[in-house]
Amino acid sequence: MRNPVSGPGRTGRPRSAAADAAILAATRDALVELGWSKLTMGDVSARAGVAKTTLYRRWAGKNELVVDAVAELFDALELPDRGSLQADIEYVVLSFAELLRRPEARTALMAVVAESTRDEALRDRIRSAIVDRQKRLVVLGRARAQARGELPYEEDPHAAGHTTDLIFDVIAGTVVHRALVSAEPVDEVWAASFSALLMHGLLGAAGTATP
Amino acid sequence: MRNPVSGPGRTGRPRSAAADAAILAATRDALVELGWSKLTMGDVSARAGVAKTTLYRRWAGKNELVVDAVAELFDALELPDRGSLQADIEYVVLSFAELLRRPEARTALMAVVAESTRDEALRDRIRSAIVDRQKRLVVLGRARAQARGELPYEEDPHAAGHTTDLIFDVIAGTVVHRALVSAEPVDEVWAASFSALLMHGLLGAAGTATP
Amino acid sequence: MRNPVSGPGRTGRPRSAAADAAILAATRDALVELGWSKLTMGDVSARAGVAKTTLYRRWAGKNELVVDAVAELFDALELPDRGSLQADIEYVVLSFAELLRRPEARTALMAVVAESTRDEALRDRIRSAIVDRQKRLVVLGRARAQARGELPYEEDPHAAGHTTDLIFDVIAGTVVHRALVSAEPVDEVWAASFSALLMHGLLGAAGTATP
Amino acid sequence: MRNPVSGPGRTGRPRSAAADAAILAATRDALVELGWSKLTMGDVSARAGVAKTTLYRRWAGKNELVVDAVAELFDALELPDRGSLQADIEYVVLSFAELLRRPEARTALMAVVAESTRDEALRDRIRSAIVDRQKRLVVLGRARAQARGELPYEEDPHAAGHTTDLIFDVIAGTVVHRALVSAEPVDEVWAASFSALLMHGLLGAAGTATP
DNA sequence: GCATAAACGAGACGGTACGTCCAGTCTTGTC
DNA sequence: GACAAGACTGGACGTACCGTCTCGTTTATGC
Repeated sequence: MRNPVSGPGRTGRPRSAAADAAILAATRDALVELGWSKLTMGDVSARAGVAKTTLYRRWAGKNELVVDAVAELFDALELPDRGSLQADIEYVVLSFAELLRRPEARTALMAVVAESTRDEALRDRIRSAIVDRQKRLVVLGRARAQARGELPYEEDPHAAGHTTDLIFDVIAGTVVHRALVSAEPVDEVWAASFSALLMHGLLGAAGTATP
Repeated sequence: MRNPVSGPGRTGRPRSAAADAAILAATRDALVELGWSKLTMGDVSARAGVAKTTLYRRWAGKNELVVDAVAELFDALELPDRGSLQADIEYVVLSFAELLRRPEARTALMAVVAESTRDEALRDRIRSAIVDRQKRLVVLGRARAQARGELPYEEDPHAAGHTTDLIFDVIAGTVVHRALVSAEPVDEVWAASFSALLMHGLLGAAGTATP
Repeated sequence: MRNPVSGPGRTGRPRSAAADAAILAATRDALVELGWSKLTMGDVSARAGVAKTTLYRRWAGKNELVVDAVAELFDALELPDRGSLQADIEYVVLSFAELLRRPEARTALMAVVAESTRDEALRDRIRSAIVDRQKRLVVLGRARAQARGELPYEEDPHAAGHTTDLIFDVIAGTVVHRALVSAEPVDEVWAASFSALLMHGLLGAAGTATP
Repeated sequence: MRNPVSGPGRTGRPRSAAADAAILAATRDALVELGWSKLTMGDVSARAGVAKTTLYRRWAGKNELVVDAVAELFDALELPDRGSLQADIEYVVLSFAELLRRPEARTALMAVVAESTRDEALRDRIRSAIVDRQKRLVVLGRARAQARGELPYEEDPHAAGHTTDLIFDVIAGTVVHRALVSAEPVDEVWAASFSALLMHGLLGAAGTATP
């Protein structure tokens, strides 16, 4: 997950596994209470009952720590079969919005993205720890819709990847924008409007040639 | 724009108008060079040839200053008539993406949004200075499409507002997510795919009843 | 007293005389409440109901202002004839100590003396406004004692000046040191001890040849 | 000397002893060059090659730092046996005057005394670090004079203390006043006059009953 | 069982920026 | 031209964190 000093026959005192969990939990607590910009490494170490040195031994800085602390929140997203493509879309939209209602998630997500605009390594970390892992939801939803006959099969795997990416950007981007920028509620009514729009878009676009 | 010390009987030396422009320009320069997190008030004041106190007399802090400095960049967005709804959408998508390629815009936008998750006043400021002002593009595009007969007229002004908001969130959110989170290029090909999706969504959704 | 823009045919609005008194009184008040180091020009101007510009038009800075504000306190010292040299000494010692009990006098005196160690002009100002004016007390006391026959007449006016200076330094220095440095009370008992010492010193030294 | 974080179970990195010396030396240098009022904590820290926080970790402020920096100058005062009481007095007067010729001593001493008029803790610090330590000179000089038979022995230790305090105030106060307030030279001639006065005062007063 | 060696807590360290305060000057409009 | 008001530059303040360092202490393993 981080930088375990690899090597087989390690000697010396091993790193405390409990410390890791305590630190990540403390980081989430601090995010809730203080938000990104007021969160300090010293405060996290104090909450976790751990020396500051221990933090820096495991994470390079605030950004990396927060990405790890928040990433697993996103893994809780699931996609049960609601019987139709539109219902599945509505479900994922509402689930994601609920996640973004958690202060630690909303503040951390935008902050690390902001930092990542100037930090290549951080961008990769975010992508591998958060973004790419949630594309599974789109892949799963499409597969189900195709199995149901709601969407046509895509032969070309390259084009399929592009479509997945597009859908993911549309859903994730729109929900984030609605929730955090426009600061309007993401409720059932809105989710229905949005998923109707997206549904028609997918069906219509599928009929046309997409390069 | 900021906090003009209201009151009719003005007295004392008036605030320098030149200082305002110098400060905002210096802020944008510093954002380009340093990014959000490394930008400091002291550095901005030095670049602007202005005392730090002058900054604090006019803006409450870094967040407010940056919102104002960046807001006017967004005002440069325009929507010339490209002849069709799809062409108009593609144009605005590419224009917006080009704006997000500017370092000061990309880093500042996400950072202030991140801060705004814990700061009501900042959220309002962002909304009034940036978000609401750009909705004009959606309103204009829809009106043109309706004039061309590409989209039906919406009777209910309430529903019309909701649709405008939805379209705005979809376009802005998706482009931002593609550009900053997925970190993939927003080029003509992608813009064509996305606008096709959106076009079909709009047309299809227009045929159905939207509550 | 300060720097009156001399010249006969002055034009324009004349300086307010009331402002002067208000400023000096405000300065003394501020000294009592805040002490030397916390006293600010802005605060004085506000207390006096006067613009800061007006202060700077009349005094060069904090030091000069405070010297003027405090100097007149010292003019209140008097030396009524108590019938004997020792009684006169005791009286002046106690009077001076009482003056030093006033916060504005004690803090201001030492502070301006401290500043004057690096400022020739300030030293002169202190000397002319405070120190030299109080030597009158020593001169008067000696004259009375000589008239009473308690002290011999000094022929050489040069030597007489030196003796006056010495007595002045001994009395003023010792009282200040007792009151402000040793921070012990200057009461009747101590005044009696000190004046006895000084009396014997004067009588004994008068018998010997003083160069 | 300062605030050693007491407690037996010391932990953490110990404070650098070298830093202490460097800071005090830098403080004296800065006093010489800039004087009290222009001396800044930031400047001292820069001269000492030390972070500003290190200063504040050890001293509460400028006043406390300067007292400590100057106190040890006074410890250099000595009182070799010159053979007679008068010679000893002259020696100590001239030594003290020489010390007061050092810019760091003259400016710092008066400034901290001025500040101490509003700060109980600072007054105590000055007393323990400077004043009381130099009373040793008076005690020593009297003991020698008593051994020589120049002064009578004082039975009552209480009265002896009072006499010591009085002599100390007279010597220190008079020399300071001559040097810093009257701003006249303290040379051999003046020292002879003053010590003659004091000698006769001591001898004469000893013959009388002092309450 | 005892040395080795890394991890650990504590906290001092050199830095950097903060946001505030004050000095002293300048620019208005009013008296 | 003096004045009240208040914005201006400039610089120090004392605080808060950063990320590093240096201690003494603890805890695994491997000889």
